[in-house]
Parts: sequence; C-alpha cells; structure tokens
Amino acid sequence: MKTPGDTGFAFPDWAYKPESSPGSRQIQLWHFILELLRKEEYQDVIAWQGDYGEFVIKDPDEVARLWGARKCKPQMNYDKLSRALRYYYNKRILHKTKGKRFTYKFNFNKLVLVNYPFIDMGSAGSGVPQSAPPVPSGMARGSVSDCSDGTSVTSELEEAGGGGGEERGGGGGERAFRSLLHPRLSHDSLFRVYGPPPSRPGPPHGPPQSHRAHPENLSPFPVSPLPGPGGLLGPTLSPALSMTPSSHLAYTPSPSLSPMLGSHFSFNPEDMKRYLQAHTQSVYNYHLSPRAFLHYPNIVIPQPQRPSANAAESKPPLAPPSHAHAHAHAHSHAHLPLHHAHPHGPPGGPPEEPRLSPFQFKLQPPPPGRKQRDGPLGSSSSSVASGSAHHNSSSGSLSHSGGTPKIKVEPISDVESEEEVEVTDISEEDEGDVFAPPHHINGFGLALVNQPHHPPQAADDGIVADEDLDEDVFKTPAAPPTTTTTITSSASGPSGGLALLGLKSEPREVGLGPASPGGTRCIPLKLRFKRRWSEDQRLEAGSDEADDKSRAAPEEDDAAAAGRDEQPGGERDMGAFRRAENGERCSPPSPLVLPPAPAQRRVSSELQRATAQLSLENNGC
DNA sequence: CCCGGAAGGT
DNA sequence: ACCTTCCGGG
Repeated sequence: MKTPGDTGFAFPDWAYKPESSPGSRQIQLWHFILELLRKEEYQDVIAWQGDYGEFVIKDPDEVARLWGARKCKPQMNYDKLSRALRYYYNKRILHKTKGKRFTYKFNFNKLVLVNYPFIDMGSAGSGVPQSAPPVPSGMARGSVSDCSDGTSVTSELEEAGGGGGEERGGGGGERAFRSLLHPRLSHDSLFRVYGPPPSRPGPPHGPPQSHRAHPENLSPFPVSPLPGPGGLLGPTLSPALSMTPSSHLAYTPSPSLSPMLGSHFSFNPEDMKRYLQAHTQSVYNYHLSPRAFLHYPNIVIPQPQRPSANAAESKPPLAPPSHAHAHAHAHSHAHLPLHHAHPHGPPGGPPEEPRLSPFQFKLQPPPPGRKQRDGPLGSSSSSVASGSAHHNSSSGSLSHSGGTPKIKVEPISDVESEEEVEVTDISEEDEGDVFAPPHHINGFGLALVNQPHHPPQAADDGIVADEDLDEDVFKTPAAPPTTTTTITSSASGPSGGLALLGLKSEPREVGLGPASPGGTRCIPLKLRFKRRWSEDQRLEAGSDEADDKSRAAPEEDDAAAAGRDEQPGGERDMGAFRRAENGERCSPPSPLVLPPAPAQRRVSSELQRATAQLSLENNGC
C-alpha cells in the first residue's frame, strides 16, 4: 500500500492553525464554501451530497459569482474558482470526487475542530436537530478521566456506553451512545446512522428529493460517489458531520454559541478553563492525538467534569421529537449530518441578525507533496520519485534549508499518501513559550481524530501492522511523547495561563471512577499513544481518499457542515453583500473567546459552532 | 470538465 | 499564504 510514509496521520497544520484573528484575515474559499453549504438558501447552488464531506456545486456560475462578490472580484468565474479549489488538493483540504462533475469533497476525515470547538456545521437552521451532542455529564466522565491517562479514550467510550451511563434512563439515548461507543460498530454505525434525515422538515425550497436516500445509509461507506443504484443521498444532509442525535440526550448547546455570537469575549480564567475543558474533552472524546493540545502547551486544562451545570438550558434546540428518528441518533462520533435541518423548518424565519464571525481558519500546507519546478533552468524535470524522505528530524520547525531544491514528487496518488505531519510546528509551539499569549488561543483549528473503533489490539481489517505504523508516526517527530510529558508536568498556576491538563487526568474527578474496566486502562501512556496512533493511521490509510473507488473499508470522515444559519432572510444576492451589518468582523484584539461551553460537545457540535463562527458574512466590498 | 504550471497581486 | 489570471494539455 502506500508507503509507510504516509502515515501521516496527523492533521495538517493548516487544519490547526487558527490564525487569523478575528478581524483580520480575509475569507478563504473553503470557509466560504462551507458557509454556503450551511445555508439553506444556497441549496440550489451548492449542497452536500453523497459522501461525508462531499458536496456538489449545482450552479457553478452562481457559486463563482458569490465568491467573486465576496472577494470583490467581479471577474471571477468557475474556472478560476476551481483553480483555487485545486490548490486545496495539495493542502488536503479538499479533493475531487472523480467522476462527478462539480463535486468535491472536504477532506475532513477525522478532522475535528479543536481549538475552537465551536464550529457549527450543522444545519442551519435553527436547531439543527442533530446538533447537539449529547454529552451528558456522563460522557464527560467517561471521556477524560477514565484512565489515568487521558489517552485511553477508547475505553472511556466504551464505558460510557456500556456502563454507566447515567443517562440511561433516558431512553433511546442510551442506545445511541452505545453505538457510538462501541468500538467496532462505531464506524459503521456511525455512518449508517444518520442517513435519513428527517427529511428536511420544511424545506423551504428544497426539493424533496431526499427520500431515497436510505439505502445507502446502511452502508457505512457510501463509498464512492456513486451511491450505487440509487443515487444520491439526501440532498440536504450534510454528510459532513454527523451530529449527534441527541435529541434526547440532553445536551445543550449551551450558551456557548451565544457568546460567540454576541461577540463578547472574556478573558477570565474561569472561562478559559472552561474552554479548555471543553477542548480537552473534545480531544479525548474524539481521540484526538495529543497534538491537539499543542496549541496550548502551557495550559493545563482542568478536568472536564463539571457537567452540566449550565448546560441545561440554553438553547433549546431542537428537537422535535418526532422526527428524530432512531437512527438519527446514533452516533456521532464524528459526523454530523447536518444540514437540513431545521426542525421546524423555518424558512421564513426571522432572520437573526447576522453575526460575524470573528474567526477564521488559516491553512497551511502540509506536506509538500507537490513539486515545484526547480528552476527556470529547467532541468527538465527529474522526476525522482523517491520519496521517502521527508524531513528528518528535528525540529527545526521551519525548514531552514533554503536551498534545497525540491523534487517534484508526485503525490502518490493521492491524498492519502502523504501526510506527514509536521511535527515541528508543534514542537515549536510547545516549547516555545510557555506563556502563550492569550490570543493564541483564539482561533480554532482542526485536528484529526481518531475514531475509536477498534480496541487496541484488534486490527480487524488487518490492514496494517500497528507497529509499523507506530513507528512511522513516532518517528516523525518525536514530539508526542515529549509533549505529553510536558503537558503533564506542567501544571501551573492559573494565573496568567491555564495549565494544561495532563493527559492523564484523575479519575476521581470525573467521578467515574474505577468503573471502567477497560482493558486498556493501565497501559502506559506511551503505549497508548502508540496504539492510538496506530489505529489512526490504519484507519486513515484505509480510508483515504480513495473515495472513488477504493474505499471499502469504512472510515469515518467527517466533514464539516453547515451550521445554523443566521439569517435566513434574504440575503441572497442582494442584500447581503451590501449591507454593512455590524461590520464587526474586525474585532481587533480579541482576546479570547470563551465559551462557557459545556465541555463535552462532540465533534459535531464543535464543528457546528466553528462554522458558525466562521460565518463569513462579510460583505461590503 | 478537469488538471496543474507559471506569473502576478495583496 | 492564498488566491487570481492565464493557459496548454488531457
């Protein structure tokens, strides 16, 4: 298969780097796409379709026009826009779904937003049913504390599901969890679950095509773009992420959203803590690699535990009971289906005001898989394919070597292959400063998550040897361990900074206690990481991109989806661009935002929020 | 259509 | 960095 090299695994930096501070940067195309995807108004123009993260541009000219409007480039057209999209291939943000016209797919596999868990990819509307992640308190417990290391996510999950949920009484919810947690099922289940969107309730415009969708749902992997006989999936759903079902679960979207929206940021340590907690949990829950923490190296995250206090009521989400179907809830590990969603379908709904989103992602290119031409001279291309290599070690975070000519390597077929992770940056950051500037935190990033699927040892598929993978992984940068260590050790005072939570958290906090039995529990951290990583890799490898055809193995992808829309009204062409709205987008120094978030939201919710945040509504050229 | 190189802009 | 423009090739 692919070379080991590709192990990659990790998430690309770009995914992670928040960058842009609130006001600053310009909107990026992928953000914009995501934004459009999340709004129902644009369903006829661009919509999720098929696979997770896959979307189709139904009206290329319109999309181009919108983009051009946003960027004030009237000359924009699909040809140009598509060129820009192609650049994303290299960055791995997107890839093309071969065989389908105007169809692309976000490469969010396993990506989760980490830094700011607020993404909202969900549907737009108001409440996306799925949006909320359950994460009841129980989850929380599970998540982090399970084992001493935080790493043992897996077990946690299991536990949660099986054991103890407090929630059980809730009825269906429990089930859902289980599935979620179930290691094996997890992926499959995940996928299948949401298939049926409740069919958009009130599709304002939407054509009801969705019905057929189901057949596919079952299959974990929709697999290729072609859904097979049937064809497409529900149009509105966003494949990208699955949200949790949650209707029953009580998760509350918590106010967090609001905060962001409101634009108030707070700097309090408390808030920070919460935020961090949330983050942590997310990480744990989703099995993020430790790197996820890198962003805040010095911070220690408090343990997630406090469940719910707030959660309870803040947003009434959704959930019309009725439609929610059983399937729907299932899992969520990573994906949420989003879109469609409005519970009530408020097409006309009152437009909420638009908010701006302060944050944006910044991307960075991961691996250079590409080549660039050497020089003008033309050494005619040597195509060396060598490949292997990649950077070596250390740290240098940046490649200082200026001169090295790059070889053009063809990316091995695709995406998957390379991902090298650049650890470097991490290290940089970690080590770099202890005190991270506060704003550092701003921004959210994406991180890869592992899905829990299999228990550590079992490699069902037999895809790859774990060890090998591990090695690769580790080899890359050695950071992980280090990181871990660092984190752990650093516990610091709250004052200026928060302390990072050690990976290991104590169980007691959560209250979970010993309940967990998992087998893994006591594995050393390192091992765990390794395992986890291995798994990840394995998954990734498998999954990859073959979207077209190859993928048989299930994986999970997540994608982003859209989230709540903020203004339904007609923004469509006209108004939107022109109106000045608050114009706040530029908030300057924003410190950080701290959402009170309940900590445990799942990815989906995270994504949702983030998206929301992204709201790129800028206008005004 | 789709792919990417190249040059240029911000 | 991230496109935007242009363009030859498949």
